[in-house]
Amino acid sequence: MEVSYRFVERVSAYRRMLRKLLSEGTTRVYSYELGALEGLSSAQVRRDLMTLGCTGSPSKGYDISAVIEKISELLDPPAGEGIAMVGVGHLGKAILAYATGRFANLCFSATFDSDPEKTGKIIHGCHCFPMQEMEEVLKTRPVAIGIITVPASAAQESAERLAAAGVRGIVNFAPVRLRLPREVFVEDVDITGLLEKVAFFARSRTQEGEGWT
Amino acid sequence: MEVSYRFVERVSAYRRMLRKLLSEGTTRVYSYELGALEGLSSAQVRRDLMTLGCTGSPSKGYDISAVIEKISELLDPPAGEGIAMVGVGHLGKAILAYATGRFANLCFSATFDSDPEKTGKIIHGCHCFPMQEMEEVLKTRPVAIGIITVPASAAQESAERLAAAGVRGIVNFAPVRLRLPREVFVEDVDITGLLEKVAFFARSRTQEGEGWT
DNA sequence: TGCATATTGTGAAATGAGTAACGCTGTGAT
DNA sequence: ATCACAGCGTTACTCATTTCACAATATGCA
Repeated sequence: MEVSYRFVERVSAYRRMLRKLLSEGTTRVYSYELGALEGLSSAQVRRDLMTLGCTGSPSKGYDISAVIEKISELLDPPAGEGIAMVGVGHLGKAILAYATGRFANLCFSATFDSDPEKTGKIIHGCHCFPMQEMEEVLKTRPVAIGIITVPASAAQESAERLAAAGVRGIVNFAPVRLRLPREVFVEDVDITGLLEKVAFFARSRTQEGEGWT
Repeated sequence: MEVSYRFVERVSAYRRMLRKLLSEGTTRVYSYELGALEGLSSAQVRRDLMTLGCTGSPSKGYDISAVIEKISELLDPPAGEGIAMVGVGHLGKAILAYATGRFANLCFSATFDSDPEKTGKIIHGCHCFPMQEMEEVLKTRPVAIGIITVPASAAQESAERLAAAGVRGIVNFAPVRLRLPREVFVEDVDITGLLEKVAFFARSRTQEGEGWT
């Protein structure tokens, strides 16, 4: 299916919210309810659910479990895939601690660091290898996704080595824009830029009209 | 000026790149050069620079310093603004370490944590206060921006207390969607969702045509 | 049973972001 | 001095995404 980036983003958020609702005992939702929770219009929600192939009923809404099922069919890898984390500083540890075990068919299979204090140890349940063994390790533990949390100066090289080892998607937290072959999907996360944006819009919003989201 | 979110994002990225070029001794760029570096069309770059009020010259391009100056006028707060960080775990420390001192007129003025092991100390140059003193502290150290890196269960409450204390922009790393009055600009960063998206597009791209970005 | 009502499903319109295209301008070569 | 040309500034257009609007439909109640 050819779907847009924003669509995947929303759908992932739907699933998180729907799981929460389900855990609280709710079994059905209306499009306008989910829309209000996500800050979207009901039409947007209906259209997305339609794209997913979900079908609701007037006066009962959508069955939450069924929607979660459809989203999982779309988002979750059909078979197990590995994640490699390059750089196990504070940020890397934070992500490991938070994300470990949260995905279906997607788990951390190796971490890499250049610091001998860290290598050879198990960090948050995942073995940490020295940087120079990356190619070797990735032969026996193939990974689909790489997460880069090394300093800017080491990011491009790390990315190229991951790509050469067969990684097809990279989340980059280092403050540089990675240059990689097009078949590798790269998501650059610029935390500095994030703060600049929020500071800007916080200011521009200060003088605007009040109200609630 | 009424500008779009994407515009601010691009402009922030331009500045980062232009500063790097400047530090390497380059003083002028063509729109197509900057575009290639950022993965954008030259038309997009020219249009953005036009919006910023920059003017270039055919056969010499744009003066990098002048563009940086214009971007800074737009993005940087006109006077000093404070940032508060709520939650000083791995993620909080990572952001503090990386972002401290990188902004013009924007600096960390307080951090908060509920762990008595951390409170009372100076972390990455910034004082850490106990959570319950937030209101009191923010009276003497007014802040414009808040960063939330607490667990999901504490995020909404933290956000409301920040908002009540006058914060006008929040970056939320906790995996919940914050519900706040509209005058507070909220940017939710969902790291789980990020990984799901990258995993999805990595898969969908695997069978596509090759080529370079 | 049949009506009233609230919500779904979806074509059509509106919005908005990005691209193409082209006249204009300044530079360097002849 | 004139010409050729490469890139800027800007307008018009294209295309994707979102919203509008309404017929279709399922439920509850009289």
